[in-house]
Amino acid sequence: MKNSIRRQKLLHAAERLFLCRGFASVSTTDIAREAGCNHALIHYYFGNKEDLFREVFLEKIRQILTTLMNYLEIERPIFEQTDKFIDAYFDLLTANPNLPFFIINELTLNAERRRYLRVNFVDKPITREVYQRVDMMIKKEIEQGNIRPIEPKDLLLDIAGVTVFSFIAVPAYRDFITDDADSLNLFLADRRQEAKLLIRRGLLPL
Amino acid sequence: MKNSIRRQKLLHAAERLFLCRGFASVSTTDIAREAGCNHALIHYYFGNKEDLFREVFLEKIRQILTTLMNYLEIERPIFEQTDKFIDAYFDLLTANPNLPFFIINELTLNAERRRYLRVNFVDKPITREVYQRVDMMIKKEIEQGNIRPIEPKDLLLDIAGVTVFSFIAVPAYRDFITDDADSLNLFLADRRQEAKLLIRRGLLPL
DNA sequence: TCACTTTTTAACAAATTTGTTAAAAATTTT
DNA sequence: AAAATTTTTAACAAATTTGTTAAAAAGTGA
Repeated sequence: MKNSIRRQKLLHAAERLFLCRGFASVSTTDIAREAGCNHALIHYYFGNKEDLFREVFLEKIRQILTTLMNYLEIERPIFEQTDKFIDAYFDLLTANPNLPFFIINELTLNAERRRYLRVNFVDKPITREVYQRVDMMIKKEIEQGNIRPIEPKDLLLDIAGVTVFSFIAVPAYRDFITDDADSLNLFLADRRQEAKLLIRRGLLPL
Repeated sequence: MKNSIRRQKLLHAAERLFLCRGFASVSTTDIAREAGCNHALIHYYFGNKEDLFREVFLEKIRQILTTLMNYLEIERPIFEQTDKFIDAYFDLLTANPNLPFFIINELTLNAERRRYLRVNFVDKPITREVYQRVDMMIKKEIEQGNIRPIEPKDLLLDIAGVTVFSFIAVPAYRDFITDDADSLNLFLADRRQEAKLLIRRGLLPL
């Protein structure tokens, strides 16, 4: 039952729709239609809409963290690392442009509920792993005076901020340009370069 | 009628609720209850839920842009400017922590509808004004070799990214710490410093 | 005060949403 | 093939949501 093909179809449909429109704007009937079945099946397989959403959400987060973590190889020089990490972010977001919306939505809307249920949206072991890798990566670079002192959380948030925000800004950017894909791709390619440059220079010691 | 006290109450109630929960999760009945009246009044004053939302949204955006623009005085030295601008962002977001959620939500969900209706969410004159001020601000600094070449849009997005993302990360950060206000304030104060530093150094010429 | 206008509500309608249930259909086991 | 089990659906129910409308209530000017 856990591996049922219909169950998988429902998960995919749900992921697609939740990512586009968010939890509240997608009905179980929508999802069932997309998966080609009756909406009662959602309750059969997942109990209710919320539990289905939770499953989709946690899996997506896990996916992201795993993908990003694979880009962190401790041995390489720091600026090669930050560049690669920014590339990883940009590629991930190019493939899933609505990810920021999806995550921020859940983070904001269900913050209290999650806290009450003691369900953390993040997979702590993976997050800790990411954190520790970054910590090891920058520690020696700081000691050697290659970069200024900085905490892992700040480096991670700085990189996430400049990259994610480039994608968040896309709809606003569209208001200003004639709407063609080329110009958008150019914009994102520019932003990618700028992000790398900003982080590289922003880390330099004085 | 445009200045009716009830109309104002409805606008405030709508703003409060939409900011907390987003368009889809707030019903007209919720808003009316919050404003202490019958939900038919919403249709009387605003036509429908969407038009009410649009009014709330546009006003909020206008507010933000105006606030931020007041921080841009062309004559002051560039790094004083960036610091002040980051402060402005942090203060704004401290007062309205759900603003990123609110705006990203609308940007993402209604992108197509807005485009179709040719309703831009941004007030173009104000945005252009901001853009031009920044342009003037950095142009001479670049010529004088005080900062590296950078486009206004990149500077604006870099600053917005590192600041806004600090607030977006708050709910996730909460999952890791014992939940007390002091530690959160400390986190945000740290992020404010880090943002200023990153932008300062990230702009330096090599 | 009285006619007139504006504001507000109660009652209703249509559509949608989540969830249940009993039974049909399909699949597996014996 | 018959029995047992699993998967799927149709039909239904309760709650909610947006919006309409007719009339009540409040306010205004003559």
